[in-house]
Amino acid sequence: MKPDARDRLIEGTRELLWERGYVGTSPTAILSRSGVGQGSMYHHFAGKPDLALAAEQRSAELMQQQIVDAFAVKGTAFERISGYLGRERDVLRGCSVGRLTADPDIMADEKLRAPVRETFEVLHENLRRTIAEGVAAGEFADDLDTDEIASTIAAVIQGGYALARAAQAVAPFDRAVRGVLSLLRASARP
Amino acid sequence: MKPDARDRLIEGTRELLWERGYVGTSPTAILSRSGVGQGSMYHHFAGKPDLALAAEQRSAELMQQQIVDAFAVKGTAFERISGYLGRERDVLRGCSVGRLTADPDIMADEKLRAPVRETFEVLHENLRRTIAEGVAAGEFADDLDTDEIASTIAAVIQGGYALARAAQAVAPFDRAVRGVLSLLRASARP
DNA sequence: GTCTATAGCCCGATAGAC
DNA sequence: GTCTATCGGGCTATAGAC
Repeated sequence: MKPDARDRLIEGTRELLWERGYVGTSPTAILSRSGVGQGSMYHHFAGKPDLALAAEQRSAELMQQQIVDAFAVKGTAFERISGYLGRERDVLRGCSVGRLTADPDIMADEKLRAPVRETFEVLHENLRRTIAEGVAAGEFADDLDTDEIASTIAAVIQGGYALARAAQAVAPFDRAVRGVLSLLRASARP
Repeated sequence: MKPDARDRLIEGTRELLWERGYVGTSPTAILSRSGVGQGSMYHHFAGKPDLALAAEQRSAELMQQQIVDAFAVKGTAFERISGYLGRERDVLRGCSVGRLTADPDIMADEKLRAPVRETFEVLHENLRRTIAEGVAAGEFADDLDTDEIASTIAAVIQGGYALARAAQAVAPFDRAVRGVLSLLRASARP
């Protein structure tokens, strides 16, 4: 079954937002990538912001599902966190949701920002809960602030992408992840 | 003394690149912000990429100077690192250099990417050296990988900006910074 | 050095046929 | 639902006067 025009438009917009952001994505480019005609696009969507919102929502949904799945596995808290950090990623491509934080037109609009905000909230809550479980199990130091460490880990991922892109190499991302995991593991020593 | 047209053009471009990135910044907007005429712009610069390069170089120079200054102060390694992380920042505005990593047109061009790459190299080296000094002084665990921790700290800063923008609040940045500092301090315990 | 005028193109969106 | 034609405007850049 060939995906329908509406679906192809969302997927094409999603890819372009990921690569080039909102200002860098034109309806013409979306049509070209989706293989859909102009009339079709304005039939299914009111315009560029409407299409961008649908694409964002799909990216957010996919990302949130990956997060929930990654933290639902069996294992210690450390294993689940390191499993999420080490899961397969196209590091130089970066994060389809995190990319949008660089776009002022998206950040300035409550509706367009909502999927980004919600996705980071889901990530934060999964990290925080897992860290709390690790503290309860004696894996981590019991004086850890779970909200702080959750934010630290989320920041390492997003910032790791930035370092990797600046270097055009995956190594800085991998180093940043190994570094935070080594600090987290060491916190249990006393 | 009124700054000359060339200087005002660079500063206007620098601000716009910071706020809106390369694709989001038009020569027209640069003229409007700089209060300079069109003929003047094309007299001083070959075009948009040339002007962007000059603006990037100024941002990189300012950032590198701030980094060098912040790590040149007296104090323990931990104090210098926490001093750099806690220095005054306009968190929601983000990093004038790190912002550029989101721009594919800049990342794809070796010349335009160079100032970004070099600035992160300077930050990494200052962090790495300071961490090594802290390990030598017994402040930090002696099994820390200094390159990894340096990348982790740099990533926390850049990623912290992304989290803050997604939430339109400074709190996630501050939490991420406090978290990584608490892990770093705890590493000395054994 | 700085000005105004203009080129040629692509932008986001609409109209109306089929 | 999808097509083609077209709009008004902003884009990056050049021309040529002063």
